[in-house]
Amino acid sequence: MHITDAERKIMECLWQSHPATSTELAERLENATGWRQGTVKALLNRLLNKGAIEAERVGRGYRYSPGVSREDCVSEASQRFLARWFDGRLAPLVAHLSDHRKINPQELEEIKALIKELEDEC
Amino acid sequence: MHITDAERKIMECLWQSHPATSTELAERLENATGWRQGTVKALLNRLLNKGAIEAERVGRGYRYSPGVSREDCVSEASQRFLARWFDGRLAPLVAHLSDHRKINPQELEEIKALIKELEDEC
DNA sequence: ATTATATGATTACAGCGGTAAACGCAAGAG
DNA sequence: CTCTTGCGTTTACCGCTGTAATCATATAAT
Repeated sequence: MHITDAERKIMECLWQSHPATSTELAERLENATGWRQGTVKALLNRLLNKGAIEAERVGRGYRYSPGVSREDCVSEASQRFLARWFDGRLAPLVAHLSDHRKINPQELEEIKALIKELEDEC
Repeated sequence: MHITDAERKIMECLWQSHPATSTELAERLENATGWRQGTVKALLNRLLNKGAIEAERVGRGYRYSPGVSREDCVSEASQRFLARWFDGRLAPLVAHLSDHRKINPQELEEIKALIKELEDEC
């Protein structure tokens, strides 16, 4: 399942807090996107059709909830990205970013800590 | 500058070896993509228009070369990807992949080595 | 010089993505 | 009961992407 960029903004909202009505979502997104209600609703329908969200009828309207986890989406996107540019591997990305000074010392520390954890638990 | 997926395949060819004629490129891509010559040529023109490649007239045809480096494209794509999903930071990606067992031991070693290098040279 | 061939340029077209207007219906206001 | 208003559904439209056919032209072969 491929989530587009506009759809992703809706999903982020839902992952953050759900269920939510289309009106609530439109309000929450208004600021960041400037989208009209109709836009939000159209995107919700596309997400429904591809099974990325679920809708539960409540009175006059619906409550929407994510149908896929953010974790899963992130995994898919990461695999796609790494496959495209780095032969599917993480190390070359780290190498690239470090070559281009795109990693600051704090991040470096974080990653080092992560790796230590990984080693310990293995 | 945004390189689309089909365009990227052309670029990969050119980055790998250039300059190259459209015919050479079509031959090299034939296997991987099944594209006709016309398809390759159309993509080359789009890339020319957006300044991603350069063309040098030679006799009847052109020799094409990259106008942007792979490094730069990779940087852009990486920043975009990390911004979308990980607040622009690398550490959370590493954390995610490790949580989901998407890093094999060999990669872990590679990354560890990279980090050690980085530390040493600082 | 005429014909065939290779190369490039133009045009096409369907599908997807972003954005939204238009239309219809239900629920509350008077 | 009628009118307005909010929500949902349908339809629209443009630009981009992937893919290619078609047209034009220059070079090569006869």
